[in-house]
Amino acid sequence: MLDIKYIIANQDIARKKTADRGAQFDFDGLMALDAERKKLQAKNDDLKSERNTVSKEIGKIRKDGGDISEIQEKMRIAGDEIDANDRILAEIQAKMEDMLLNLPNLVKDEVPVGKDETENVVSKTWGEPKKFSFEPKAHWDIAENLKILDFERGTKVAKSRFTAYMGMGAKLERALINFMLDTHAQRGYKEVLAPYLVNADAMRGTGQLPKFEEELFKCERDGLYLIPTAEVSVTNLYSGEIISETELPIRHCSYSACFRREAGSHGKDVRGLIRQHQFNKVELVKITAPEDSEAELAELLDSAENILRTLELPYRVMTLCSGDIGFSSAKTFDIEVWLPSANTYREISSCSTFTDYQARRASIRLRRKDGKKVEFAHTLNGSGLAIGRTLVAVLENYQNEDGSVTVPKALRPYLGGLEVITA
RNA sequence: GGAGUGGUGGCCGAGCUAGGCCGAAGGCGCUCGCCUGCUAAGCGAGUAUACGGCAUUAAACCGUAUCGAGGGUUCAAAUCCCUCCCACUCCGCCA
Repeated sequence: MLDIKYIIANQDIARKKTADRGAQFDFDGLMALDAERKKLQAKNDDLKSERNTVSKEIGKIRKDGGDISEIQEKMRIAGDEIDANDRILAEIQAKMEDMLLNLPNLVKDEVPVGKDETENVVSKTWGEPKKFSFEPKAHWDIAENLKILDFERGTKVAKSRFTAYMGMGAKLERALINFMLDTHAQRGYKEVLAPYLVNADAMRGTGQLPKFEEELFKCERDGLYLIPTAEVSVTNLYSGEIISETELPIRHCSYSACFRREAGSHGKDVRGLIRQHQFNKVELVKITAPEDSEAELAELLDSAENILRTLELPYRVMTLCSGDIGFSSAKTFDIEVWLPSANTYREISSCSTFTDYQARRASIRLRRKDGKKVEFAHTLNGSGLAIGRTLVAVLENYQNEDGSVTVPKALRPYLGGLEVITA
């Protein structure tokens, strides 16, 4: 959520940056509502003040045995007016709230302007795509030959886009999770394991609601949602809190299963592990003082890249343009890993700073050392990494001609020293 | 799921069946100052947030709101009534 005061003071910027995203918003309407709100509140506060004063007098007069009927009646009428005004105020505020919740974050100045993903910018490339002496197979073929992923049975017990990991598939997935958590922990990220089901407040806090309800699995009778990313539960652990400046930055790494309805992606990536309704992910989440968020984003990105470098998987980093960046984000880097079978890079991580956008929604604040000033913190998060897609990348990049898959050196300690996965 | 108890400021905890003098006693913690040959103790002061008035910012000041949330009664509610949410205890069930 953006600060209404900021919007009013910086209308031109807000309008331009919202347009850069390709988003529509009725700024005039919002500001008119705010002006109306201010006027009415000032008026009503005066009425309330009057009532409070008179009410105290009534108490005194009555104690002295004086007559209060006339003044009482006057206050009753004033009370009706106050109630009526309060109702109008509540309506205006609800309308403003609704508008603000649907207004995306402002992208940072350095974010390239562009209309969609075709205008994202490659900002870094690491490693060389491996040359194969044979035709590299797609991960679903590799996995089925090795009997480590069972797509049909996964579908049988749930529906399409659900997969069962079998034997070494399950072990490899678990090895990746542990490897990533351990690696991040060494860099100062504190591990957390948080709820997979969260309430609507949490979803609103990080920006999934109200706008992206169709993307979420919902447990209707309990009013709970399955998290699409650990970002939701971990960030909201601090909602409503005022954190001491000395405790920042907070850095967390968190494993979770993630659940996404993938509404509107019919027919896209229907085969294999790339786009699942349920997938595993290790997420990095940070809460920082505003002045530190930029440096922390760079560090976050490097932590995510570090996983791929350690696994020796070729990747590139994309700076998302204004038209492709996420709703709550102010700046996002996507990391894309090389997939030989597709002969292209595929997204495996998304690292963002949300500036104070989520913090304002979730009310995450910090108190400065001087003890007086309270302000909104900055939140950041990034995948470090998506486990399923990492498994895909490992299978494809480390595949051998005989159908076996070499285990990346960094993962061997997590698989009892195993060097090759064979059928 | 059944029965019961309870939700007050960073924490603990008064006040809630006599509704006004309660944004709320007291204690702890914390901050600043004083004092003390160290540590501890002692003394003094301060210690919520949001919105509005505020003129261009900030401070100060004033007003309003907030005692789990929402609604109601009343001139006036932490205090009375209703609904909901949450926590804890016991029973049942269960990894």
